[in-house]
Amino acid sequence: MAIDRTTEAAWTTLVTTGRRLHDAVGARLKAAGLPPLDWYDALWEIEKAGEGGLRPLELESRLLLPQYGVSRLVDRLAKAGLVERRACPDDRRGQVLHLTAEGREMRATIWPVYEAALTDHIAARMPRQDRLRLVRLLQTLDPGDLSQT
Amino acid sequence: MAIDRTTEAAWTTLVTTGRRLHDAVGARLKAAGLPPLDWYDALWEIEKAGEGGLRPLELESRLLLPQYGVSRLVDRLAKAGLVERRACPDDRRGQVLHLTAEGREMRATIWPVYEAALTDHIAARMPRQDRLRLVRLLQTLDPGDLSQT
DNA sequence: AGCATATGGATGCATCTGCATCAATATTGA
DNA sequence: TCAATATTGATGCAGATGCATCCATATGCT
Repeated sequence: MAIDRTTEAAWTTLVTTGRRLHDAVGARLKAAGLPPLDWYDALWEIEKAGEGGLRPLELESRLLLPQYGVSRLVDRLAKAGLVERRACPDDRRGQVLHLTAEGREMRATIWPVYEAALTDHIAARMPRQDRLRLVRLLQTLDPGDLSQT
Repeated sequence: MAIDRTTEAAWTTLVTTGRRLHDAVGARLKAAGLPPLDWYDALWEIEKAGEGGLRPLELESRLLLPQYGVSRLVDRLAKAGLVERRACPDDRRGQVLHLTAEGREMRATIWPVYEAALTDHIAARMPRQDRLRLVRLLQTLDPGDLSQT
């Protein structure tokens, strides 16, 4: 028995418009000479964490990255002078991430471009009510937090 | 003026559930010892093209890949003996792609696993009516076919 | 016809990702 | 207290991707 057509349609439109939207927004950043979206996401999570900084483990769960992905993303951010790895006082295996002044500056520089792209691609194309409906529908589809059977 | 909360929510839920779902389904294939989703998509497009085969250019527009991405994906598929590149009669620069018998077999082997994953992750979690609503909403968000401003 | 330009597709190089594993420190339990 | 195990984060290696460019053929223009 073949799969339902609406299931297939939901699958393909979800995956492709998700990817296309992501690419389109990413392209805006690149066109503005800015770093990629992951950088923004990481900077933002670290900045939101405030004074206490953020453990890489936390970043791993907030972003959609495997452990080694975080490790290397942080490498690049640190090499670019945007993030600082500090020793973690509670756990000598661990670290705590903090933004540098440049990191905060970069985050603030990226945001308006990012925001404009979201406005153009989402807010301008879909009324508020539909955005809410979409979010509710999507939430019922989200698989558990990590990889599952 | 800050961006609307629903716009942000739509953005993040769309991108993250899209990616999670894609990862979850991909993980099913891997768990079954099967090749990744792109392979399936390419095989399926080529198979659907039928007797006449498919030009790489067509594949490029149907899948969400840049030109060199198609070139290399086809490399791998050909190396695995699933796809054959034939000379294109009309245009000596071009090629026409065809599935080998093994390619058809592989496509057919992957499908039940893929289908089961879609059923579990989509059909089982969301009623038909909502799937339709979701598709309609997503369609209004799809950026133009390729990269745009 | 003959040259400029456009198109289909491949590829060298740098970067990024996935996988497996490692080293260092923490935690558990006898 | 000490060994077994778990956890944090890094890394060597192979494979994948992005970017720019290249080659070969097609098309357009004069």
